[in-house]
Amino acid sequence: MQDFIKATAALSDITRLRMLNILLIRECCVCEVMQALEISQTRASRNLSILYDAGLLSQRKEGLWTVYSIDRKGIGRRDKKYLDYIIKAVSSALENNKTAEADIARLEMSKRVSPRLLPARFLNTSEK
Amino acid sequence: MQDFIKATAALSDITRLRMLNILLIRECCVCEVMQALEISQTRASRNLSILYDAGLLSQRKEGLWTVYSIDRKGIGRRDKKYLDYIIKAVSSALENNKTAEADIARLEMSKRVSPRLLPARFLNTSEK
DNA sequence: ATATTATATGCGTATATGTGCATATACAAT
DNA sequence: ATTGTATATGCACATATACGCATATAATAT
Repeated sequence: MQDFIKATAALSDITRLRMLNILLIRECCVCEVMQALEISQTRASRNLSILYDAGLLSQRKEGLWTVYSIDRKGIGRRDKKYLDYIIKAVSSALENNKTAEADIARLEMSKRVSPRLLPARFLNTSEK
Repeated sequence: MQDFIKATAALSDITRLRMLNILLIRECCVCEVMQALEISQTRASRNLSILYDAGLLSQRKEGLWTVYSIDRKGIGRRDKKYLDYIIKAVSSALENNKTAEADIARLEMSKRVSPRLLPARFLNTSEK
């Protein structure tokens, strides 16, 4: 039950939903998530690891980059069937959402570039 | 998206999950929930209304009682398809859970009696 | 009208959560 | 070894959440 609570708590945040939204398209490193969502490095890193701890993402190191992706294997586990329903719920909830669509549009242009080269606007995007 | 966040936030609490668990068996008034979960009146009332506000429960007045039940109609709405997945996830997550089973056992004996007649133990059950 | 009763709610408090800033860490290149 | 770079994390702070206590509210009965 605590696992389920951890998973639903991870879902109840707009930043993390937006992250799942783009990760459903393709895997991303932290700096690509920053670009797609226009958020700070701290915010990207912290929220990705919350999703990871909740069992929704898998993580791998690739040189300097940490690449996150939807954990399809973990989600398929028979003892965590709820994860599959949860991902379906997320997809369903994000359909036709403006923010989610804009994130995906920016995702297309996101590359593995240095966070330090990103425009200043990424560094302070505390929109509600 | 905010609706979805409200729903998942409502799910990320053990008291409310336990409530959904018993309400999946049958509708309950507030004092029956108190008995089944062994929690205080304030806690029962507050958390039931959080689930209601999140669109998961329906509510009706029956004399002095407020009766809550899973909102099957709302959950079936086409523009809130995620609610259906969410309920499936909850059911799945609660399978074979000891606490959930004990709550259901107590639910069998729960009746619409005055909260004031309930044993003192209901008044302070802040177990973590 | 008054009293009784099931539920709701204002308030205070303790704890949890999300964020930015500054810095640490881990891997790479020279 | 030293430097550079992508990511992680300690800390401080603001806001949100969960709870109990006391009391308010709304429906009922006398």
